[in-house]
Amino acid sequence: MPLYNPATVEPKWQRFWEENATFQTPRLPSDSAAGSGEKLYVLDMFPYPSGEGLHVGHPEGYTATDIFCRHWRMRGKTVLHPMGFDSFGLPAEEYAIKNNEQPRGFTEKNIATFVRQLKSLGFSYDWSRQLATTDVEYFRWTQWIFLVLFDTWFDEQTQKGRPIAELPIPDDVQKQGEAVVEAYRDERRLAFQSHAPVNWCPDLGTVLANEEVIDGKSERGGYPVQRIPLRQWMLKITAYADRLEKDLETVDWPESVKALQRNWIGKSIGAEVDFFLPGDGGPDAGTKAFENWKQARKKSGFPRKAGDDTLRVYTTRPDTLFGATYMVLAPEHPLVDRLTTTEHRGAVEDYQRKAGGKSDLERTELAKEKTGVYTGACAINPLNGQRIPIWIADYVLISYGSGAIMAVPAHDERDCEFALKYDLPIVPVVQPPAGYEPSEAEKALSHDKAGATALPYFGGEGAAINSGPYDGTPTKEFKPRVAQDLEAAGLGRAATNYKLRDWLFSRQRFWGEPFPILHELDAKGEPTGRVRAVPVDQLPVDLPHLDDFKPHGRPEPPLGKSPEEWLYVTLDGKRYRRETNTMPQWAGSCWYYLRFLDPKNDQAFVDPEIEKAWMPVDLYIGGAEHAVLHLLYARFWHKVLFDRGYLSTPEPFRRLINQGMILGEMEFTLYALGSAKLAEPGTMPIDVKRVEKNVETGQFVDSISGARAYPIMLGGDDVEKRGDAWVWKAMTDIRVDARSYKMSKSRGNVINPDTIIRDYGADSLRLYEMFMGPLEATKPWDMNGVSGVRKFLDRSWRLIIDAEADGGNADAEAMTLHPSVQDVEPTADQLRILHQTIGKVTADTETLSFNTAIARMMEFVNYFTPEPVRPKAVLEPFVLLLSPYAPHLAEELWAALGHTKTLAYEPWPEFRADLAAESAVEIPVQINGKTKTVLSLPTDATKAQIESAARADERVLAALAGKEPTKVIVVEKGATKLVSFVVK
RNA sequence: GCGAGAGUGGCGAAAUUGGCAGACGCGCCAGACUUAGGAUCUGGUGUCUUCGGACGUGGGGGUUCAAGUCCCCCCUCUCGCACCA
Repeated sequence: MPLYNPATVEPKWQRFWEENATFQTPRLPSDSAAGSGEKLYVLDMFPYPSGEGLHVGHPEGYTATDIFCRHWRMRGKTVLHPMGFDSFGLPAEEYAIKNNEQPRGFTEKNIATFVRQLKSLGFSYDWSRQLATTDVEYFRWTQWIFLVLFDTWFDEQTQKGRPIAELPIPDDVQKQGEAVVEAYRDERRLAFQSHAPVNWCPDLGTVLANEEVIDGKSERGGYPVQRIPLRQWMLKITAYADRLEKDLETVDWPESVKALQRNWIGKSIGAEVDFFLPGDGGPDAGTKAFENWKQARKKSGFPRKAGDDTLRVYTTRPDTLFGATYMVLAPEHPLVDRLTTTEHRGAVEDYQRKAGGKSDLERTELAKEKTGVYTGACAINPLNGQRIPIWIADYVLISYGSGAIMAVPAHDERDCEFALKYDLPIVPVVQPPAGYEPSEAEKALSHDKAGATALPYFGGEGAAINSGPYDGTPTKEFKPRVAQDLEAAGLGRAATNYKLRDWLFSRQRFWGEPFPILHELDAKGEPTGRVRAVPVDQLPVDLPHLDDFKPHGRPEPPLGKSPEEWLYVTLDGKRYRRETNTMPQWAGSCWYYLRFLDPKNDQAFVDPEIEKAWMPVDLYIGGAEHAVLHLLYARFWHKVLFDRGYLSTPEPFRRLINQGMILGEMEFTLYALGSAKLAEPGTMPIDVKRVEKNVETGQFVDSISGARAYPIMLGGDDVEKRGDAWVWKAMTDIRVDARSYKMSKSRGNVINPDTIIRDYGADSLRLYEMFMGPLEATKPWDMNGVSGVRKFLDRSWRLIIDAEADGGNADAEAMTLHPSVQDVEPTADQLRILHQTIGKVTADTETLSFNTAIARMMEFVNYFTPEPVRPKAVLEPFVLLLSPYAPHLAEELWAALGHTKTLAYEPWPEFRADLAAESAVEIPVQINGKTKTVLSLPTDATKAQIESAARADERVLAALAGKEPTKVIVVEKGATKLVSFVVK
């Protein structure tokens, strides 16, 4: 029997869409010939074009956005739906090195493969807007945006990025001459150079951002990472921490992603406090000096920078200040050297060496056991004048706060562990509330000293004790009060801190955007330390051709080996050497959604009129793996461009959805007798029911239901041979574990979309991925499910096409309609089914509940298949409903029904509630909460009619047994009706 | 430990505001057609049952005429973060 044949139908329509530029979007929404002109910008996270090609995870999100776009196009919106490629990055470079090729060639080949695969799925992208971050004309503007960052400083007063030319220069800086002024400016740019220690990864030959280092290893490849000092470009994302945190409230994103970003930004509210450093003038001299210092502070107030005689700490618990019994500095803290007494110098330097040599991984692994050494120095608590010792320990991080803490062992778990280990005093300053039960963490820490009764550590809130004038103050009041008092005395102030660090933006690799930055050289060709931007009219700075761009394990970038004519530049009579670092892969993806608006513009990164008309992105769909990095970086750049007046919206992505991961097919393992594993991966189907049945009979068990199945491997002491069959000796416990795993080459469970398209067609792949379950859920692949949706498509086809005649031919003119398809008025029942389907599919498509929309269309086909007459007036709207989901099949059926134009812009079928309404309604009757019967009454029955009909029902009469109900409830909520009797 | 999310048939999953739990699909069972095929069509399929019905949404309580849905306690799983003072 000839069947619907996607292998000919699908390419035909893909060609049609391409040749007719069906999905080309006008420059502005208002330019749209048809429709309301209302804009809709729907964006997919563009892929990295890897050598492996598309995997089945890609089409999941892409199909979802495509359905959404096709749906809204039919409803009159002007839809922008572009696609591009995030094509810079390590894998292409690694591949090129290994195969002695150029990364550009490999990248272009991969992009071509991706384009072919994406087109074979029938996505309605406007391909004329295709871009790749590696296009010179694209990264020209990436470089331009970098220069905007370079030209911007963050004004704390207005919380806005402003041009560097508007940076106020303090008089004392001005006085020191142009070089100092320039350094002052350079420090404040959003793109600035730093010499701080960075994450150097020798195996990758590059430094990595903090975000790219997981447990002390590189996120990509899992190579070890060391901390070394190196000149690097940084982006001052920390300046925007507060706005990046606050504006999360304004976007419609998954709570989990917002939580992730909040956690990453890590805002904490507390106070900065200065502890006095008395030096080594002896206890009395210290006390005297402390009093003088306090006097001076009272006059001067809290200084912006801590002086030589103070140790500044950050704390979220200023209310525990009276319980500070020692101080801890990070081993790298600049004060350590000066504070350490001769007596302790050896031990301290020893400890510093060990801590410095430790990778972050080691520091994390050894986290359980705290270590530290005493410096011999002490500090004076500004509130109670107490002298407390200063230690160094690597549980204090140099990169957070001021790199120093006051330790309050009684109320901080880490400090308590440390204090217990080194026998430091523990002074409780917070009284737990009455009836308080200690937590597990609190119980875990205890004194092993004799006579100790109370637990040493309490992490909660309560009332102040041992806190002098503050005794009795509840924690909540204490915090703001002490911050205020400290500020009045010039000893501290309220402060906010962030976990977020500045973004390390340079990489020592070849395959990335060159920085548009020049380093000035002196007469001898040595760098003067001054930098300048490449003039905008000289952009782009293209990559030079290099035969050898291998990293060499040293932190000098490969671009350092560039030809002299690239590397050295003369400008305004001065000699410069180009910056040889390149930008990280994130750079290109930070703004691609803007370039899609105006991809061919060679005057600006985007025309302001166009930007204003299309932004923000209305729907952005992609994987959860970008929840922090890409989405935070992009938001940061967007805000800078917004501040500088280039953009009209403060946030780029109004609504975000993460599609769930698609796992490999379910794998089954059979266990017996509690623990013995009997099954190993294989091929034989196994049926659970049969397993259970056979447990009773003691028979050999052969199958489990499911997609991928295993033979039973018999062996060990649990089985024996009886006659020809193996049986278990004792069958007391049989258990089947079904699990699915991430698709991976090593597990051999990767599904290739090309194969699915070949065997089932693109529409089947699209439909299956949408039918699997909710878009955001993680779900396992099931090959039987694919053939299930294919069957639905075949049934839809046969609903309209006469499969007995010459259907299946890709030529629409040759197709014969099914004899049941007639140009007649539909019956009321048929219209009702149609309009119920329209209503459900429309609502579900709007909310991206594609699985239930498809289910409803299946019901439609199930209803109409046995109908002897199928009116065209019902089938045509159905084809339109189906078209966003299975566009190839729908176009083909549309043509078969006699239409000559694409259905892509046909008006979406109109839902009519009156036609969808049922004439009769099923009304359950409950007695004491149990459903006893179901009445079928006209929809317009009144409450009184419903009640009397219920009372008259035989089964109700029987259940009531002559008793009068104590309560009667007749529910009427929309279409839902119900009668509930209560009988005593 | 902290944060987010989730537990419903043999499996993937449905179930506006509390209102007939299990739509739709897979798998399975039976049948029809048949130049036996992984095609198509029809019927059945939560569990138990003494065939009246009883039970059933991770477990235990509660609110309600009515709970997968609301409240309290607990368990399990997934993902993320993790010495951030």
